[in-house]
Amino acid sequence: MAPSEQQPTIKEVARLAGVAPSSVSRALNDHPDVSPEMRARVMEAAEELSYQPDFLAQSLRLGSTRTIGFIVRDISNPLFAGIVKGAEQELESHGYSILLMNSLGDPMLDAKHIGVLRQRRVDGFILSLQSETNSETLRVLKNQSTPVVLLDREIKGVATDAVLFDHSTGVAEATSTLLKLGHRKINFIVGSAETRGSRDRLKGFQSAYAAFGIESLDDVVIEVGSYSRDFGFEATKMLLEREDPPTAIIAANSQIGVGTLAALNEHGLRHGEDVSLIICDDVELLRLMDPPVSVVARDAEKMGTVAAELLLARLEEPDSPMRSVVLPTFYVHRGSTVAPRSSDGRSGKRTPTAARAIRRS
Amino acid sequence: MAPSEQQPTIKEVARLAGVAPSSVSRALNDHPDVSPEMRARVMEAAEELSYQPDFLAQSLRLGSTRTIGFIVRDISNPLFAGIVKGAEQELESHGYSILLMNSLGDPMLDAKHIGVLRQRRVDGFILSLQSETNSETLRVLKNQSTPVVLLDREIKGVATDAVLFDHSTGVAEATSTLLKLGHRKINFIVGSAETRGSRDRLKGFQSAYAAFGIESLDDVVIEVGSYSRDFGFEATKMLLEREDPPTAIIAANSQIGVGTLAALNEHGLRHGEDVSLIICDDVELLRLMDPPVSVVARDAEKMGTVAAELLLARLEEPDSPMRSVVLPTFYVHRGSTVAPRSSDGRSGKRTPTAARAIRRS
DNA sequence: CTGAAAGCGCTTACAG
DNA sequence: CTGAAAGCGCTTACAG
Repeated sequence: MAPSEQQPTIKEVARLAGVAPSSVSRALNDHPDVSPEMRARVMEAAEELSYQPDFLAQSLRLGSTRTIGFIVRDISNPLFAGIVKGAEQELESHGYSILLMNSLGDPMLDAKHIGVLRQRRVDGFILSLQSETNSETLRVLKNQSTPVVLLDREIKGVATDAVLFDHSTGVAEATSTLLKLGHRKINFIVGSAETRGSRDRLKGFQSAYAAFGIESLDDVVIEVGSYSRDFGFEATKMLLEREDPPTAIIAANSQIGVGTLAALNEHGLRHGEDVSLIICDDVELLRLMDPPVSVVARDAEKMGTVAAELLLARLEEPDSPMRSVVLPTFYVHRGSTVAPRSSDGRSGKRTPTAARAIRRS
Repeated sequence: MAPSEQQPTIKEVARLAGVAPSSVSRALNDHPDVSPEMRARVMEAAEELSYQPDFLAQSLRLGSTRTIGFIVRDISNPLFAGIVKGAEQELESHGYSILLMNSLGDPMLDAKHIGVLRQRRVDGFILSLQSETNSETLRVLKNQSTPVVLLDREIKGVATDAVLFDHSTGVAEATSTLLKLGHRKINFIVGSAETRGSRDRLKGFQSAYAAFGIESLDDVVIEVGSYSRDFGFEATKMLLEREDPPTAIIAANSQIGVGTLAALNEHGLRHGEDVSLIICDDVELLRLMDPPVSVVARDAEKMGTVAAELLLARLEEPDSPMRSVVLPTFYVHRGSTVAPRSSDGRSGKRTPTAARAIRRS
């Protein structure tokens, strides 16, 4: 069979079956008032032409595209890839498809992309926004009534469903583990504190300190511009060159963590030996490093699945109360978390000679 | 401003401007025969209502959705995430959006998803298919005339544009490096040989052997069911338990490679010490392992960009000759590639006691 | 240069 | 139960 030049339309099916287009539509859409004979004739003709209704025309007529706009910061980040995968599976099983766009670290692109997707008449949005405060994004979000599920973001003034991670608990576990091991010079490298994830992680970090009776956290939290490898790298280098370098580092996500590992490497230091290390987000390779890297784990796909469920429920019942689902995070202890060199809790005062030598070479 | 209940339509703009809808359309679409006054009045009214034409209605009318169907095997695989990212950026800058679907290792889903996307009237496809031979996929592909760009696949009987990786060269470099170092027991763990990627990698592997004057490759190539971590893990375990275990392993992609690392780990063996290791596909963490893992690198985003360019060109000129673009791969030498334990080329005959002990504990 | 009409491919009240 | 008509929101020949 040669490729058909054109997709057959409902008219052609109607002509072949010898009935009206409206009857074809009713028969195919299981309308109750259709005689068995009509149904049979239509089915046969539709089969014969392998007719598929034009989704576009249906969308225009029905006012629903069964399409969800999904904006992520960067699909090449495994976290977002996992979320998208989870959401796609759930949505697909309900006849919805995903239009995917990347905002690539530019908050202005969030607003722009929302506009593009709105023009494409998506039925809903799942948004992993860059910023919670960008005024342009807020304006665009407020000026539209399409359902939105926010991922790990809370935006005041915009009522939406949301899926959030409980970063706090996992980071608190991680931090208190380090404190119990005797670490007193822990640095926490976090992305921009503008976002919920950062704030929540900080909360966990601070609560662990508070539970330990330590209140002041000067110079302990290192806020870098964004959750990127390069910022993690630079921040770590800066920390290692301090008079009083950390005995432990917590990296607030895997990009930063990779940067931290690279910086340790460059300084000739070993994680889990010279410096304890905990990275937020699990990646199998972290488990295979020597020693394996402790992590604060979370389930990305689950976030996607839940987001899709919330959105589907919202499309069913637009006026039901908004919901926020909080997913857990948990600390996974591995070999990179050890007692500091001198277990009295003060800095091990290790000689940086080896590191220097390597860096000079 | 409260969220508008409805998007304004062209009729409302026409009413506000006091002109006909057709004039609004012409003014907004830069039709030449529009008076300056008309243009101004329309622009003002459109601005006032912040009118955006309904993309759906335009699509139906114009017969083009400016939407590309993108099917990947698994978006959570960083390789595909990178490809999608590259393609999305290129397409977006030309006003196209991506409908993304995952086939999740099920070749039947490829065919089904192509159908779904066709019904959604995508203007073109970028396909990272599961199988080159699945009859259902082939049937669906042949029965449609929408432009397709295939990623790293060659399907006989279906004329399409394609972007391919030259896996062969990179693997040949890797293999001959191992051979030159004295390895004679190299195992190559590859996914299903049904796909071009596997065939091309094998070609490189064999050509390196041939250049070395070795022809017979019995028991050297290990074909596993698919490019998955678990298959890599099982295959490696099996190899390590052979009478005559390999002194070097090449893993045909990063999933398999992770499985290989995990299996080495379980056997208490170290890569780059007990067994040389080269993994096809680069991931930054591989560079940070101890020792860093050698890889055969390729540029995923580039594949996406090129695929988008080919597709856009095809949409411009449907009848131009089909093109295949081949992207390079190259071997990156790192610490995991070393001479075998006994450098005469025969197996180091290491005692597996340590490994056994660990596995029993 | 402008407007009224037709039509993209559907679905659904509305008659009968 | 079935068909003719209207309409979703656009664009584009076609008149004028």
